[in-house]
Amino acid sequence: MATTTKGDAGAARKRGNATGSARRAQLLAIAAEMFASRGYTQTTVRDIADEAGILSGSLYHHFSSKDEMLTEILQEFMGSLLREFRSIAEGADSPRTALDGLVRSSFEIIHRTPHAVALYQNEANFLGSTPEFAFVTKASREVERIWLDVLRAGAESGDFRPELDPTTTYRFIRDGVWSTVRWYNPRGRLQHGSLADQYLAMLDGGLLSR
Amino acid sequence: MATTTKGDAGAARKRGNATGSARRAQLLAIAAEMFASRGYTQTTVRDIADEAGILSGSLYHHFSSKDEMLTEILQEFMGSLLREFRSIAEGADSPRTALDGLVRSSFEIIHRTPHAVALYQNEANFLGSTPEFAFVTKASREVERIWLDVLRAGAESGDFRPELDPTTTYRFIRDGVWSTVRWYNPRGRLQHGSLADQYLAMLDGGLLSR
DNA sequence: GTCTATAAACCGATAGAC
DNA sequence: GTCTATCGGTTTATAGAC
Repeated sequence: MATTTKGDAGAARKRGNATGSARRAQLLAIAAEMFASRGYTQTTVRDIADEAGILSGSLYHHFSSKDEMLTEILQEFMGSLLREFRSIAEGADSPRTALDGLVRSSFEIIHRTPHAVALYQNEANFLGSTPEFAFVTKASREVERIWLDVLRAGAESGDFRPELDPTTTYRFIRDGVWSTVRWYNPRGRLQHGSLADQYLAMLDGGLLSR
Repeated sequence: MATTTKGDAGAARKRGNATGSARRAQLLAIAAEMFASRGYTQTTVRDIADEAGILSGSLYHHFSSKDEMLTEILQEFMGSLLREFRSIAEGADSPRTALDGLVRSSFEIIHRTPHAVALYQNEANFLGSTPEFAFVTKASREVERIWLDVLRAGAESGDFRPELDPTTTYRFIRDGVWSTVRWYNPRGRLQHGSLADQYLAMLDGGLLSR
């Protein structure tokens, strides 16, 4: 791995990067993958630079700090998450179809961007205790509001069983769905659509025969 | 390891200290709390020593390494987890009461030992990639076997809906239940018994009105 | 945009006095 | 059982050459 460091620069040029941010995006993708798989603090800037085929000091031409990389990854993720959830909640014609859409969309997002989801899921400790990442907590609260509105409307309309507390229900679904990122395999036998089907079958009808 | 009833007739000790010294157990409790709240790698040996009111070097009189502290915490936790789950699965008179008992026991364990559970939950990345902690993965597989046997027996007996895949069902319940450690408050309004009631109501009957 | 070289701080761990 | 003192290694980040 520590051999020809100059050859890699040519390989990167081959992809025709017109803008300077193409390289930046590529480095962020590498960082996201390593942050997700081995944890943020366990990943060193040297690790990222090695994987990119450059030296650690060169990373600071693109980013001012390691924290900035994490910030950028999470900002993009939280932004697209909010946009997608808002559009689903607004476009649904009933609480039940809204919840169905939110759950399916979640599994799709896990399929599309597993690294960002894993980061968001695994580094909750770190993110919650660092003021720089307050925007994550804020976006999370906004997501919660969207889901809670759907669950409350469904309890009101009679779609959902009214004896179930919306907040607890939300947490149960949220934790169960997002946790799948830890074992879901994007190239495995069970694809995200089928996984969503199974989770919705359990959620809708429960476990017990009747 | 936990309860050697061997006759240490020392009259000075009021509370049951296990095989190790009381000081050792106290230091482990401090370490567990900090490992859980800010993460294993983010917690330095100096942090632990500070909290205990000693200097970092003094910790090495009790433990040979930082890893050893984590190992000991997790070994005790995984051992008691396995014993409890085994006894519940063996003592139940039907798959449905077995699953009920397993879920209720899980919430009780989260209530009793939240730090160890959080550690087990949050450091999965680190634990899975370090050979020293292979015993955790091994115990997890044994836990999975216990739950899967219950779920398969229930699908067979007709207690549970046969169209639900036991493995996916197990993961859904496991992730949903253990994740509550991240927001459950042992001194909050919602106690573990009521929380178990709500989760079981959702699990048993599902979300939809009928 | 990357490399060379290195600063400054921090971390886990050790040796020996008391 | 704790403290003093410190070692060797690692980490993030910087300055300047090319």
